Amino acid sequence: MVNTTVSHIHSTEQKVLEAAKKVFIQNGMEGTSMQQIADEAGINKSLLHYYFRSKDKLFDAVFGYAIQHVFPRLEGIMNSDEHIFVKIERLVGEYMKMLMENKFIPAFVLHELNRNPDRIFQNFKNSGINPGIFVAQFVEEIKKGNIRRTDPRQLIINILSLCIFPIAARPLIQRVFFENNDMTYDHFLEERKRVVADFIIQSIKN
Amino acid sequence: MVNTTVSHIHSTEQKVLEAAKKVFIQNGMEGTSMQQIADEAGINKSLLHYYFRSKDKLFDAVFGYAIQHVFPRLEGIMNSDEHIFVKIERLVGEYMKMLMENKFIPAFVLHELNRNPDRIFQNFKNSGINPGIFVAQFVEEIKKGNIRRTDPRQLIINILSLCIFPIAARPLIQRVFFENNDMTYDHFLEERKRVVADFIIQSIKN
DNA sequence: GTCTATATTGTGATAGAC
DNA sequence: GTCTATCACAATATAGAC
Repeated sequence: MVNTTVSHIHSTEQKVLEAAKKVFIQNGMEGTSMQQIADEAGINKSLLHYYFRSKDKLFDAVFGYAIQHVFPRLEGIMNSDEHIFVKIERLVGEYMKMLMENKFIPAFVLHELNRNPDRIFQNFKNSGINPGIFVAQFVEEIKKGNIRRTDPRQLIINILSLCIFPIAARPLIQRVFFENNDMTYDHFLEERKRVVADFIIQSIKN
Repeated sequence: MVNTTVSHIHSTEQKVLEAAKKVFIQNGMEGTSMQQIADEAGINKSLLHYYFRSKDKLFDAVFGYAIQHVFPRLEGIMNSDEHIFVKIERLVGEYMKMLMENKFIPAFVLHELNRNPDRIFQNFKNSGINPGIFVAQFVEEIKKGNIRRTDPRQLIINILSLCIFPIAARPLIQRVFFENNDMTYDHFLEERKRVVADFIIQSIKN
């Protein structure tokens, strides 16, 4: 859909978008002013309106980007011919990696989701993310007797929960349990990739 | 600490606080105006400042209340003399019940946590919530050989993740998987109490 | 305690010069 | 394309009448 092949070209429009991503995702729609974005981009306020008519439209552009990171397209891993348990391990690892690299996105999406559900649902549908692929593949494995009969929705929610929450609540967890040390918590999350994968696999094993 | 015994008396101050809770928790600090709160309380804007000097102070009062619902005090259940597995089942059930009754609080707290971590951490410390009690009890059970050797931090994060995320992401999950039907999703969450408890117990069983 | 009126600053957005 | 200047309005907060 969107042309990402030229995203490295730092045209003014790109500078605006990058600045908007940074500020919106950290502070939310209402917590962000056009002035902040302009400052971050090192340009004038009016230029924001020149490229993206309104704050709303600029926000939508940012949100479309963010939602891809919270509900990523998993086709690549899911459609490989590896064993289901290997897939889950890779899936959890890749997903947590992505979230760790975009640590403000989970709480941002959850917040905007609660403030404006319909807008966000629309955005989700437009993103091309399709849980049906995962569900179908999962049901197939159940039929083959490879895994225990389980509600795929519970499974999906479990995976998302275990991966997303530790990032969304990071600022508090890190302070409570890890003396607010970034490296220590990063290391803990690295270990956690295996913990979560094992946890999930154990729960669907026959 | 806080006198909650008179919270049913609908003095103007209480009306203000109730209105502020409702509006702040749904829309966040920056997404809320003093006018909205005044309208919700059915009074004048100036009265908000009369009772709570500033928007900041009013927000702190609301946040102190909210954080108790996301990181509740579990002493009651933890200090009973029931079996550890029964405790976990009760704990998960009670916790999810509380979250379901306060469905906007999780995303609210996570958002504010990321916007202003230090302020929120301070608020957390003042709340009297103490994860040490749970950890100590858990370590004791490991020593007694009742459960598998596990990092208690991973366990706590697992429990919080599995309980909080389905509420925080409810507006999207409900639309994607449950045709946006409140009753259907409530029913799913009721079932989920057992799913989560079993999931947790299975993961620490020897 | 509760109101009206107002001060002050910040907001999104547009017009128009260059 | 990029800037300055400005509009119309909303924000938090305070002063003062009752």
